[in-house]
Amino acid sequence: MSIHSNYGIICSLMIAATATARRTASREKRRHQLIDATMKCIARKGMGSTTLGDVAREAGLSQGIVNLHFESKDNLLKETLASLANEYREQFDKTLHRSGPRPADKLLALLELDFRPSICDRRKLAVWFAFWGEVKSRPTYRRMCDESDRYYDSVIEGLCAELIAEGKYKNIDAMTAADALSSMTNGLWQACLISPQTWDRRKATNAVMSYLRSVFPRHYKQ
Amino acid sequence: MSIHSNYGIICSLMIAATATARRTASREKRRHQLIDATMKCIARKGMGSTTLGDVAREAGLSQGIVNLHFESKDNLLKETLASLANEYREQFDKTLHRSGPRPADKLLALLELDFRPSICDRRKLAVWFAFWGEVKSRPTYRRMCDESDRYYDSVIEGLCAELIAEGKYKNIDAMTAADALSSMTNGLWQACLISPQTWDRRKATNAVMSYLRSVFPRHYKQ
DNA sequence: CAAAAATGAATGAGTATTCATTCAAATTAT
DNA sequence: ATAATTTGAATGAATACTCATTCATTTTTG
Repeated sequence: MSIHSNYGIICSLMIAATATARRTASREKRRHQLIDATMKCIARKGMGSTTLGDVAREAGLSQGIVNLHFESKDNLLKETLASLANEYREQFDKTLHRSGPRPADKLLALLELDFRPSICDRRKLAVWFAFWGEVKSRPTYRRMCDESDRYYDSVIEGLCAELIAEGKYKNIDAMTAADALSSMTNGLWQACLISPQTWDRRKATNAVMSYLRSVFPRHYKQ
Repeated sequence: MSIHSNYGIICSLMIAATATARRTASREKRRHQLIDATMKCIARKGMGSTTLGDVAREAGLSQGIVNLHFESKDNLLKETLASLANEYREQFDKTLHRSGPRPADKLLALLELDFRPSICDRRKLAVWFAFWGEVKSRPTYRRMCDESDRYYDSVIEGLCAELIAEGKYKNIDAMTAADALSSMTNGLWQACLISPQTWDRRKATNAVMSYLRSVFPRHYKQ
């Protein structure tokens, strides 16, 4: 995303400035460009009907370009999922480390992150769901998603455990609370994807907050 | 493959069932059979790689059979989603009307329904997610899912409203509670699909119950 | 110039759809 | 009842088309 908009800007600047647009880009740039095009195509046409021709056209490049940089369509898709997952993880970790210092603030920041425009965006959600829809038949996708999920769950669970200790909450254990929060996020993304007229980021945030308030009332007031 | 092996299979099924071997079945029976085969194929191979040949083979019938009964692959998929949605709705309505009489019992029954084996089954979840994964690019799928969701949400919200009135709960409104519950269910299905080793139906039910207990403590004890 | 990057036409495997034909079952006639 | 006729479900080979992949050629870079 940022990479791509930057790329576009840089390109136009170069064209304007030097009148010699680079026709060849570094390997990493091209790969990002192609992955970005792939996501756009998946969001617009669906994973099953996205062809390598579509991706190349979306990227403004030629037919054979994907095989040149990714060897196969299968590989392109795997790398696309990896890129999507990486991007989320970077934001997650950045949020985790920059927020705080209290666990209540960290937890809140992480949950709010999930409904920030850069993440809770229908185009991007469509891509996530496209991959989740293939999870049963593609063990690799499942493994990749599972691995990330476990990491996030463990962080959330740790934060919940701290809140429970701090607030001396009874009747709730950290794992259950973390499970509920993580699954609520996923379910709310689904709602944003399927019912955009009924759901928006604010409403989704509300639903999560209501859970936080009722389970950790001493940390999240009102 | 040949007429004879198909004939043999169908014969034995029919003989067992009706004692009258038939090579031809009623239109509705065949359609159901084909939809069932479609779901099996989607769960096993994914939506994108499921071919009409796969479906026909899975059903033990011949190549052209799907177009004969459904005109097109597109139509077969739409009808498959419709069938899946219908099946859920029937169970939902049955549960709604048979449980009770108190709203707390009805709500609990509806939430437990979502994690009963017949519904929270990885094969079936895979099919749901396959369709959700195409929602952005297929307006029809989106509309179908959206329509159902609204109905379920409205029922759940009604029940929450009754609980809130009965229990004089403050700090929670029916819509927020219903939103949280519905989205949690969807998120938990995702967890069951992606992390079957970590998640099972019992754990998922737990997560939902924890929310119920913390939001409606006077109705769901302990 | 050599190496790397990119092109885009050609290939061929695969697949949705069509349709002439077969055949079991139901209907009608004898 | 038996035979003749009609029906329409089912088949599966043939068709037309799409698309991933390859590669000879061209363009760009250093």
